[in-house]
Amino acid sequence: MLDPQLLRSDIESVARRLATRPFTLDTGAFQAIEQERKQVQGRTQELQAARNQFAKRIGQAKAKGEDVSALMAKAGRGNEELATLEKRLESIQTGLQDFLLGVPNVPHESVPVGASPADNVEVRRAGTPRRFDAPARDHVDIGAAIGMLEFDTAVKISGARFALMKGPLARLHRAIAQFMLDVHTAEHGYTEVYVPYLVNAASMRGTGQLPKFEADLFAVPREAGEGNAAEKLYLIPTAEVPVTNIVREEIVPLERLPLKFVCHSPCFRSEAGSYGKDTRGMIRQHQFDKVELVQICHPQRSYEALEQLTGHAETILKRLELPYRVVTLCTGDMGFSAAKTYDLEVWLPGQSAYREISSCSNFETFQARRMQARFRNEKGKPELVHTLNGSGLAVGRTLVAVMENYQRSDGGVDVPPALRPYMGGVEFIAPAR
RNA sequence: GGAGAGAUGGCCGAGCGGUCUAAGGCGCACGCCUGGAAAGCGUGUAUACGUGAAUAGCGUAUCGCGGGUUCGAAUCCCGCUCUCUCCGCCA
Repeated sequence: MLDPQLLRSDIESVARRLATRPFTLDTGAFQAIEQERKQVQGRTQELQAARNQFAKRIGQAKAKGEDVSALMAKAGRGNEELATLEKRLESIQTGLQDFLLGVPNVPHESVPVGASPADNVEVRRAGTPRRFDAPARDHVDIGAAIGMLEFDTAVKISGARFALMKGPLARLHRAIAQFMLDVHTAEHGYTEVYVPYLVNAASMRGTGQLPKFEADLFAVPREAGEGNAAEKLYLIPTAEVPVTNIVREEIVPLERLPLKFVCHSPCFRSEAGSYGKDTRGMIRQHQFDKVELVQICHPQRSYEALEQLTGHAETILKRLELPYRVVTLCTGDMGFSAAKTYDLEVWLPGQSAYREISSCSNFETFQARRMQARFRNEKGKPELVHTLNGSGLAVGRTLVAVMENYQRSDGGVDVPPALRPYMGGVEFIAPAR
């Protein structure tokens, strides 16, 4: 959510910057709501002040034993108008809130302006894609060759866009997650957290998934009890949601910043909009694991933190010796809540392309304002924190990258040296006989 | 699933229709005192919104959340959520 003060004071420049996403800010609608709000709020407060005065005077008179019937007759006079205005004010404020919840974040000045992924700007590359004598196979073929990756079984059990892994491949998947957690906790100073995978609507609103992107989520209805409409829960699309919401409605002491959390969790995405894309393999699934990095930090240090966090995610790719590049997302390709995003794209020989494996973003106060997540600043006053997060990394896609980059001519897969300690020393996965 | 208790400021805790502008304590900040400190004493100590040049005043809202009664609600009534205790069930 954007700062309402900013919209009141300088809506045109906000609109101009949002237009680069592209998003059309309805400045007229905002100003109309604001104007009415001011008027109604002013009058409401006037009537409330009058009511309070009367109540006070009646109390004082009664205490002295005076007759209060005349006062009481006068006191109730404005109440009907007040009740109407209070209702009106409430609905105006709800309307204003709804309006603000639907406005995306303003891109940072350093974000390149552009319309599509083609306008993203490459920042750096690391590693060199390996040469193959024969055409490189993709992970689906490799998985079939080793006999450990089954899509048809997953379809039978659940449906499209699920995968089932077996044996050493399942272990490799687990090894990847363990490896990432160990690096981030031991070397990068993150605190490991275990969190709920089902969260309430307030948490989804806090990080920006709701109200706009309900269709992308899996919702779990709950039976209503007597007279209560039980709140439904949502499966998390990323650990970002529960982890960032740790600080919702909290005031963090200055000296505890930055908070750095790492969390391994499954992620569930309905992905309604992306059907037809990446239908082959496990690139785009309804369920996947991810190791997520989250930082809650001081507003003055958030861009520094974004660089560091991105570097932490890169470390994993370097240790796994996977070629990748870093791109700055352009205004048109950034997510709703982000002010700036770096994507890490890993080289996939099966596709001869760099594909997203991590997305690292600074949300500035966008999520913090929705969550009322604050810290006590140098002056002792509560101030909104900046929130950041990034995948460190997507486990399923990392497995895909390992399979494709470490494929052997005999149909098997080498285990990257960094993962061997997590595989009981196993150095390669042999093809099925 | 059943029975009961509770939710008040940064924390503890009183208040159970009107001077609540929320007692008292703890903590914190500043001042006095002191060679320095402790103790003691004094003063201050929430958030949001509106109106202001203002981090000044003034106004409004907020005692878990929502609704109701009333001229007036932390206080009374109804609903909900959460926490705790006991029983049952369960990993």
